[in-house]
Amino acid sequence: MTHFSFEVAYRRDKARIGTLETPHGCIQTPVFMPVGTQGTIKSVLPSDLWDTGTRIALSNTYHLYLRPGAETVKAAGGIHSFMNWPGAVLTDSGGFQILSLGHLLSLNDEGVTFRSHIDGRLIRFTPEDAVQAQLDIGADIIMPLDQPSPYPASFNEAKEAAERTVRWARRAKNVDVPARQALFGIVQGSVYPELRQGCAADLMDIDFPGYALGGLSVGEPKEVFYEITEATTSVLPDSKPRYLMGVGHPVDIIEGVLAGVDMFDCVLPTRNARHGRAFTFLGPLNLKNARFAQDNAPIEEGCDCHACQGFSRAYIRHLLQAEESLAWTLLTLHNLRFFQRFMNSLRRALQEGSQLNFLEKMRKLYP
RNA sequence: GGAGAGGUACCCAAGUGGCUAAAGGGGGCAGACUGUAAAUCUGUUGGCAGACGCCUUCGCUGGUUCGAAUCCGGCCCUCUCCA
Repeated sequence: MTHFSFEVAYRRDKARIGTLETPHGCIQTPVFMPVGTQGTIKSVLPSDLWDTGTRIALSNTYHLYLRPGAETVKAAGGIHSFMNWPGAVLTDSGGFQILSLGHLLSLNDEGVTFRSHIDGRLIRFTPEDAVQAQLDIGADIIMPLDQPSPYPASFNEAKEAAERTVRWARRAKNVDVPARQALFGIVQGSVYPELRQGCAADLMDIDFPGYALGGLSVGEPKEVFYEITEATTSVLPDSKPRYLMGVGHPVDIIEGVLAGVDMFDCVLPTRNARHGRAFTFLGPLNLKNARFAQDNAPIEEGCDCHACQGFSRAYIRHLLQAEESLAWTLLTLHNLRFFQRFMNSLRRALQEGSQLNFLEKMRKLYP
């Protein structure tokens, strides 16, 4: 398979179940993609990542471009062989990082100028550069440079950012991208439905194989977040995958899926793992808590992840206290497996028509 | 036996008359984390109380003083050096 395609197999109201075909495997949607910013899902082996059920992971153009350099990844045969990961990869463009890292010097239609957070050197980055870097890196799905709006943003600020995002997307689209890579469009527009829908319409005119919703879950009220998500998916083409960037929280994922979103990514399972928090179907657990000191049960009874096969809460708590890296590894594997089991449950709930019950259950467990 | 230095909260360690329930670390306890500059950040850490507060603490003990972790006497203990 050398091309990209998306097919919806099942619908329940606005929600869809489908398959995403990439040169590196077929992916069931709705899908959760763990984040491996620097070309690694922190603390786990790719083979163990595979065993969690993960089939597509994120990496970041911004970070790889700065270090080791896109040409280095290219010379290694691309990101898949470089990181020894047989599954699919999506690279984020770095628009979000350049804005959030606080070293931005200037941003105009031409592109962005910023200082590297690694060595402070001056970097000029255009929408064409972002695509070119991703051609070198070789991810299956690549993202154009975009300009997310922080929250809160005025209507005019959001409008300007959304319009620039469209102009940049058009330039990105003009770069020749091989058939084995799919360049998505990113919808911006902050919390203004008309901006979101206008931005989506403009991107649809350019025509992308998939559309992302960016700049959400950045501090706006949840209801606003959900409304904007739905307002945006409602105008996006039914036949193309929708990707809600940076989300997220289990409840937000369900809300997204119910609004018609197919793809999600988030650092929550991996970062929280490194901070001692485990996701379970009985609610979150902070394994650092003293109450687990002599608890010899697995993290979650009935979980089939590597960590739950013989490792106890007491042992993991000990590893956390001792700052042993095996703690981050075990909790990361557990959390990533939880997110995959969670997505499986969500797909099953959709097919059974019990998605609202599932939403209520997760709301109670993860308020 | 002689000479010096020192004993502060769970640990290390500031403080040398009132602004000190006592800086700062560490450790402990708890919380946050949504396209990862995140193995990070925040709060808390004598007792009781929801709070105003109250009570007890700086080796022990007795003094000086309106007031002492801080000054003085005695005692106990630790470390270093010399015999």
